[in-house]
Amino acid sequence: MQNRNSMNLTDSPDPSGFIQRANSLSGSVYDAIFAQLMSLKIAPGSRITVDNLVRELNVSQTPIREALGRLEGEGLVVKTHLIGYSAAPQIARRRFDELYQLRLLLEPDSAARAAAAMDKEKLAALQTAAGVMGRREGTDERLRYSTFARQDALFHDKIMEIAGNELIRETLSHQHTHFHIFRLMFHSRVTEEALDEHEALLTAFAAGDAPGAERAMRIHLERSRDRLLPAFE
Amino acid sequence: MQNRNSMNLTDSPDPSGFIQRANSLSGSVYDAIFAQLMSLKIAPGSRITVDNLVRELNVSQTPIREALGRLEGEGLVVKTHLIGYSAAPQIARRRFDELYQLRLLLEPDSAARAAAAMDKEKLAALQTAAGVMGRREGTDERLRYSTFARQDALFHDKIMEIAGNELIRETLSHQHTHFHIFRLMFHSRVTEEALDEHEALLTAFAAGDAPGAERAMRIHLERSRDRLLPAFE
DNA sequence: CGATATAAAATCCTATAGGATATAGTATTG
DNA sequence: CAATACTATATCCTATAGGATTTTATATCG
Repeated sequence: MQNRNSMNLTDSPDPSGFIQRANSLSGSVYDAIFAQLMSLKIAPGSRITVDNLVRELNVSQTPIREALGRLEGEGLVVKTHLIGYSAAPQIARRRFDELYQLRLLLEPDSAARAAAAMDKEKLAALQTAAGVMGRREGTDERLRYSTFARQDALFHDKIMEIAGNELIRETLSHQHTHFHIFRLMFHSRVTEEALDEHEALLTAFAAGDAPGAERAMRIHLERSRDRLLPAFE
Repeated sequence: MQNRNSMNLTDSPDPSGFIQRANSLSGSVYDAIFAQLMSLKIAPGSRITVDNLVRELNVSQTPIREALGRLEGEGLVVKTHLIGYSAAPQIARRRFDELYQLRLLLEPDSAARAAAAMDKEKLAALQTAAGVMGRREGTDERLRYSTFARQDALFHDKIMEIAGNELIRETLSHQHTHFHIFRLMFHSRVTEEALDEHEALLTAFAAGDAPGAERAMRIHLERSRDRLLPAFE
């Protein structure tokens, strides 16, 4: 490997006191491909050729294949023997419906748990996360929605974190990755409705109102689904 | 590659009429490692060395690294830079609790959906799956429980299939992989209780009784959890 | 001009090699 | 004898190479 990039070694120990390990090439390649998938530079369903990545990233085939294997395990790319890798296809209507059914089973219950576990600090963090979404910066519509979608995901993820079940949080976070790509392709106007729905959630959380939080989350998800459904027509 | 194994090419087209592709080496390596994880030949947390697999499977490093990358993406192995791969650790009490919380959110609702969608053919398939579990063959206690656990998983998976949300089915199936390893390590007597609980489910399904199926599933999961909890003491 | 055949180019897939790092074993010191 | 230093071995990681397969471009035929 002729690449002379500086090592990613930092002297700052992580919280446990250990020295942080340098990143592997395959890890960095994974990050690069992941970012390209998230930004639609690699479009859903499109071919991902190893040799192109060799040229583009200036590393050998080996870490690339390893990173693609990992992305395959995560469902973000698809591999066909002798043909190669391609980005996972865009989610179809059926998967969209299934996703919202899953979310409607998991997120209202988690919102109720979050409300029950709420304290001042957590509430402040949620309010900050929600407040950031109201800011409209930049003129590029798509970029603004992209930012909005990312912040929306962070807001929801924070709720899941407060609810306290890491497995559910990870499950939804993983699904969010796929969903994010979908949203980017079919961006729509940032709407005041979502923000209002988030406010209703925050109100329930502030009151420690578990049933209210559950109801508000359910309504939010149902409306979010209905806002996005036109993408399939 | 000096391996002269015959190609896994079959002339029988799949249902769609396409000719089936030969398996890749990396795919076969994936299957082999997966099987070793599932059978505890590779114990949770233990090292997985590429060079050992090279010798054991008689293939080069490349497909092995690719397969391990995929297993990493699925969470079944863990990679540490410069140290290598190891099997994912055994699930801890906390993850166990989280898993049952997830199951209790998803499976009763799915049982109700399955009951609503029930017909004679599906019911017969479920009865077959449940009936197989009552058979006790062999003298090796651990193997018998292993078989029981696998059949139990198939029974639950069938219910999820009938319920009709493939995303939920996949999510639970993926969690089942981790759970299976746990169960194998902490096997307990096959108990009549689980079978009785399955019977209660079948009764509700036969009656197309969605609320009853939901209740029966909830009770079954709670008792299953309580049967397994001693493993953490 | 469309269909078919052939050739060329691109890509896939795997093996091999070698330097870097971690681990295990052995020797030395106090 | 425990701690430290040194050496040897094993393993990790990545680059490179080459054969096999697929895709693309070109030529030929009817």
